[in-house]
Amino acid sequence: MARDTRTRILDTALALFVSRGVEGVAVTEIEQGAGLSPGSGSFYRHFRSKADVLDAVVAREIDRAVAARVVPGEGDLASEYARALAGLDAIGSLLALLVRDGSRLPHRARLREVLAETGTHLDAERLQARMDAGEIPARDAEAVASVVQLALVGHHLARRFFGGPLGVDEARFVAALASLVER
Amino acid sequence: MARDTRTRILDTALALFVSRGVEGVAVTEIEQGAGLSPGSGSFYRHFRSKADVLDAVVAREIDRAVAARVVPGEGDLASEYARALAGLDAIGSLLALLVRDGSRLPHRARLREVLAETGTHLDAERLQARMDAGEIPARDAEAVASVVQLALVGHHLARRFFGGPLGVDEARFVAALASLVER
DNA sequence: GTCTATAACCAGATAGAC
DNA sequence: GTCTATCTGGTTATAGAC
Repeated sequence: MARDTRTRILDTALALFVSRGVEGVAVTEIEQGAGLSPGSGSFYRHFRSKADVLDAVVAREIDRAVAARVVPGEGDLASEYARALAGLDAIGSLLALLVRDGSRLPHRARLREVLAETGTHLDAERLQARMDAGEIPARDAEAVASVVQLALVGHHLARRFFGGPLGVDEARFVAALASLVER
Repeated sequence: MARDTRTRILDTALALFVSRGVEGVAVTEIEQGAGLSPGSGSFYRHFRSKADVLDAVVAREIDRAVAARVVPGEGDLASEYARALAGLDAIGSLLALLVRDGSRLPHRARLREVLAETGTHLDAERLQARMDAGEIPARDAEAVASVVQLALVGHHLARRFFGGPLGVDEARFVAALASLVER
């Protein structure tokens, strides 16, 4: 238990919020998970309210997402997409929070900004470059990038929700996506 | 107020569950929305509990989703995908319930079945037929169908969450998706 | 900083009159 | 079938001792 109490509260709150939604989690449970006596109210020495800890949790996850941004990197599209899928797993908590508590989440504008940046925009530029170089067929790069991003996010979420791939496994999915873009 | 009370309760509960999540809705509010006196408990003459009404709401939405299944239809891929997107809007409530309350929802197995059927499987067969006929390039039809479905669902959800398209509008998105599959 | 204890409140659910 | 009234239990948040 090397982490200080504040950090343990944040970690516990994140895990509980992700698995059961913000409304479904009691402060008492957060205390218990953080090694404090449940119902003691010790939580309130660190955060003013449940909304306050949610704010801090989301802010921290956004910072992590920014830090973990997948660098475009090299290699073929299939391996790039596989890496992107791994990147989504890395920010899975943030995505889970977002889809679960959507409009009630704090930092919404910043969230949208970060997700849009890490996603579509970066890819659109790289795709455009590949198209200009004649490596892949020329198409509406921004739209293709959006398709790729949403397909990857969709695959990630489907797997997360149903505890497994929804019909097709990761390798086939990534290969098909790359094949679509490349030819 | 021609609908009977039970139906009004179902309608109200659905709307509230979708917008604020099951845990975020009080039975009192459902009563109020259904034209009953809030806090009266009249709700309980129609449903045994909140879980009971959730069960009925989900079952009804599943039936609607099945009834509203988009028939494959004719025309080019772009218009087919545009129709699929409209179909997603039609079952938007069910999708919203699913992403919001995910694993805590009743009828999970049936839900997965219905979504998988309406989605990937149907499309995989049609794609395979088009590939066999040489209309579109031959690829892993199941995986391509999965990509298409998840991209469409992703676009639908992104629009719903952020109140607008996440970067690229519907027409460009659909056109790009069709272009990827066709060539 | 954490504890015990508790206040204040709100939600789910029931009883019984009309 | 809806109402008023109420029970019960859980949740947020605070007070004050240690």
